[in-house]
Amino acid sequence: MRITTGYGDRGEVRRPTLRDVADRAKVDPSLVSRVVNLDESLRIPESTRERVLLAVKEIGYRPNAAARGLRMQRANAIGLVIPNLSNPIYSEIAQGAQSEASQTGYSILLTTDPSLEQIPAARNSMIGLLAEGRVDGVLLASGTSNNELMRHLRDLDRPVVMVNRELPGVDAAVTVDDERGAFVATQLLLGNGHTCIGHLMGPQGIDTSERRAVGYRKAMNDQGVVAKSNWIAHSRSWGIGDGYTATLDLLDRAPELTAIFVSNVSLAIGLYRAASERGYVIPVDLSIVALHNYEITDYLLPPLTTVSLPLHELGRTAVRHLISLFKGGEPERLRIDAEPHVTLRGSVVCPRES
Amino acid sequence: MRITTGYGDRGEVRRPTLRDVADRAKVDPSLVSRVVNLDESLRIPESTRERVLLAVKEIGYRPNAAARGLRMQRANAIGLVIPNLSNPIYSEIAQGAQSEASQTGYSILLTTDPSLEQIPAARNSMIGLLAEGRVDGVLLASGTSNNELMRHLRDLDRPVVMVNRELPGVDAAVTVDDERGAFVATQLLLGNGHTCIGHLMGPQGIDTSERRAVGYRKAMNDQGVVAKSNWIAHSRSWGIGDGYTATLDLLDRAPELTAIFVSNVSLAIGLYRAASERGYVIPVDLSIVALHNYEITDYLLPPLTTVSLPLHELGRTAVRHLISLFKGGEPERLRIDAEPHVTLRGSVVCPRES
DNA sequence: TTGAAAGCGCTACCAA
DNA sequence: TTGGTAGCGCTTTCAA
Repeated sequence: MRITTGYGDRGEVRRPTLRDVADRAKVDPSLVSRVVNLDESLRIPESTRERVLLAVKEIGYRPNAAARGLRMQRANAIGLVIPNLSNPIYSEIAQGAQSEASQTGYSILLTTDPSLEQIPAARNSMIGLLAEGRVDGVLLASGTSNNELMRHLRDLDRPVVMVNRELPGVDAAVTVDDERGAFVATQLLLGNGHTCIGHLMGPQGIDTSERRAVGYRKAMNDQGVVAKSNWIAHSRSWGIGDGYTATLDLLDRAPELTAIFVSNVSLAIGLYRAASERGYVIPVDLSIVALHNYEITDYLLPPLTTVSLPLHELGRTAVRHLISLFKGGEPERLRIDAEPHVTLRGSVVCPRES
Repeated sequence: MRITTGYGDRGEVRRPTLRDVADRAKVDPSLVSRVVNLDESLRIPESTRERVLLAVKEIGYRPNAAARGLRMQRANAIGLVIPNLSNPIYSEIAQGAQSEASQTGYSILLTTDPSLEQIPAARNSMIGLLAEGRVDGVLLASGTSNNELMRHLRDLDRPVVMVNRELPGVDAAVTVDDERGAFVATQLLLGNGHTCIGHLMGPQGIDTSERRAVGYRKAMNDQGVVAKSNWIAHSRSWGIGDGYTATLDLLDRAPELTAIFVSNVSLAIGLYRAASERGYVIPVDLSIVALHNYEITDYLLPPLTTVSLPLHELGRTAVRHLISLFKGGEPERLRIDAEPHVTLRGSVVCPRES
């Protein structure tokens, strides 16, 4: 059912308000407000409540976010900043966040973080949404450090939760156990008899990269294998091309490697090409394991063995923590402790006898 | 500079309001409003204007979206619905939309369209944002038809622009010239001497798929080549796995093919594996061209030749059209007519003499 | 030219 | 228990 304003041109419609519901149910607007907001302390005859809810349904009433936000001084919305749309891991995090948020009555507003490429656009993204009060707080899943963004966030003084990323100025963070994932991945290679295992790291100075490197080293040490420094290479960023470049460098510096643990799937895709150009055949000459798992891994030649982490749960927990901050809770650093999941595919074999 | 409420716990801050700016600049709030909104009909001494703008800057004032939205009965925000985060083409569309929107003072709110997987979540995404008035209209770039979503959109009676997709009930749409792209791609194969050229289509019933198929047929006809019906296969959806399955089927039905034009890159990735499993070597036995272009195409073995379309401009134009609808403009079907861009890589060679 | 004031839709307080 | 009402921050009309 629609309520048309008499003077609206082109059949324009006015969205139904609390008043419209109240009129229809023959009650006071404030009563309707309390019914739709499930006010516990409201004791009214069941019949009245039903009448109100019926009117809400018939009329198609949805509370106006602007009015509610103005009154309550909060938007009931959460911003989620991801670096780009091309990385499937953010899809999984975002879905986790979405499902938790919708259970709690919050909307998720997604923005990418283009600030690296174009500073002016950055202001129009999450900073703008925060400054205008469109979101109450922010989940920062952006993988690259970005001082300007951080400074703005600080100035705005709204709750921020880092998602799988720890940063000096922010006390609230949720992470998966990257170190454990890297440990398991490296162990897998060790278990196949490899000892000359390299590590293609993510960018230097990113804590995610570092945590994974720690897991790699720990697994090596546990087996009494010393990881030489030339067995490790940083990529410039997380892209495919960065993996390609870093791998060329790594293979030239460490021709003795028989296996490589790669910090993520995109880097591994670049690695595949670099290895092939250097004459390595995967997995015969070089076994590969990478972190995270998505569809394309099945379609690489050979299919890529992966170790994946609970990203859906990461998104859920991040939302929960942010909401607890809204309610005055203390910022914490939380870790999701689910065991990483290993998917064996064709990219790992035992080293050749030499 | 921050304004702290005396009684706020934990150093809570209140966001500055118009009033705060007015007090500081010693003018009336309404004057401030007119200054920040660039009211043309406002004739005041330059010094006053500067005083106001200075106060705005010093105090860090940003207008409150809720108050403004409530007053103006619009959110100054646009919803963009994309099917998922794993497809880079949406990244390009979204960036185009972002840059146009920020120039016009609109925010872009991005949501994925999970309705295919989980109907209940759909309500909490774009439909919810529209119903609550958080966005004034919607850009629908979702590739799959979704009747429930469309029905809701109709009921809410808010402007909707389809992005590279045409649907019976929606009059406003912006598309790129998929047909032309497909034509150019097919021509490229014909120009290399191929005649037995197959087409791996996208899902049946999706207009984007169909438009590309038209371009394919037209290019074939122009050369007097008759495309046999067994040279064409539909994929189930747009994913890598769908390309794999459809290709197996296609190659079994049409072993005479020496080239294939593929409807998008994901399908082509699946095709690469299927072809290899059937013993085809790309490009020697089979030349491949796909639509769209992104980083991974450079890293496939062999690198994939692509034809790409102006997606950035698509996003920009879609935003422009939606805003014109807000202002009472008539819905149109627009086509972006820029010439497709060909990137030659290793996946195309001349057919072998047989 | 400038300022005062009404009111957008909602919630929550307070009075009855 | 229920209903009236003030006011969130902003824009815009209207009066001075």
